[in-house]
Amino acid sequence: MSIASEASDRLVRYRWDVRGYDLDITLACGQSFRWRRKPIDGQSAWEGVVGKHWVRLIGNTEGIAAEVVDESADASWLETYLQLNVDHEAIVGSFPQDPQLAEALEACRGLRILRQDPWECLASFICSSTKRVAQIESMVDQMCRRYGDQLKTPAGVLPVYAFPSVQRIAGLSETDLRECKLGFRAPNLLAAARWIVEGRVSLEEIHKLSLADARQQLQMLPGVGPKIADCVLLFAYDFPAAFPVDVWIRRALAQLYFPRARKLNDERLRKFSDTHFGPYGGHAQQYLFHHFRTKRPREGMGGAG
DNA sequence: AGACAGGAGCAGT
DNA sequence: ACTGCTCCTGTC
Repeated sequence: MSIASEASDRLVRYRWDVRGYDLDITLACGQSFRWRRKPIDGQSAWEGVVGKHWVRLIGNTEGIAAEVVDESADASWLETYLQLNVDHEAIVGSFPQDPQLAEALEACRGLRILRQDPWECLASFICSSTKRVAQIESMVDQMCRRYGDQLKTPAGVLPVYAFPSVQRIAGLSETDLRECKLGFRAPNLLAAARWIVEGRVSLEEIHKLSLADARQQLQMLPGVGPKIADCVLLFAYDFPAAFPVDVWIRRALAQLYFPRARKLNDERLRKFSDTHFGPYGGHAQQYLFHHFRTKRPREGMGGAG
């Protein structure tokens, strides 16, 4: 449930009584690239863009408050994005009794999986290859500034821009994208956008497919392999079993679950997720990923191979 | 200042 | 099926 109240310049406020939702972890863990931390008197506040909307989010122990510029007073798009209606306890309750996962759940309490726009998510993760989160944010920001529609912001807030549509990106040149510092990712993103515009891959059809078929469809796109496909399926579609295997989760699983294994291929790790973590393996992945990546650097790195 | 970050794709085996 | 290299750019 949300409570909306309208202020002067169409600044609409919402509030949700949701407990145990940590915006700091959720918005900064590398699943989304459009949020900036803007602390307001000690509270955790974030400004970002969701679809065609500038959004400010403020989180505290009472719940989440949102400010948007909108005349419709309908916030279902934001509730979907934040996944406020998912039964998070049921997801956590579906996990196996497992000390390694329990430690990650404890350390990353309040981490949630968002539901993003498929095109923006796909394009962002095509850009993610061999990049840190801050650099991906920079590339995405430059594309939005140059090629995205300007959005309404409240008085005193600098202009923000929507993520450019797939048609807009498809109409650019490789040089345009290289100017956004995409590097070797530029031709991949351009080709992927053109394939989608031509209908060779349909982002609208993905949700109707099985996980295996959805993976196969996305991996047809240039620059999309197993890891990026699973990121998109987990963060933008309803495939909570999608399990992105990147270098961090590879290290985490190797150390925590296969300390004696000589070789581990990614396919084996995805199968392990299915049998061990179950239908919400992707959620378990985010906890393990974030915990392993943010804990004391010495531990878990290097050492025994 | 040169290694590093770290996914996809491909050639070579 | 696996190994090793290349693709750009920013950071440390």
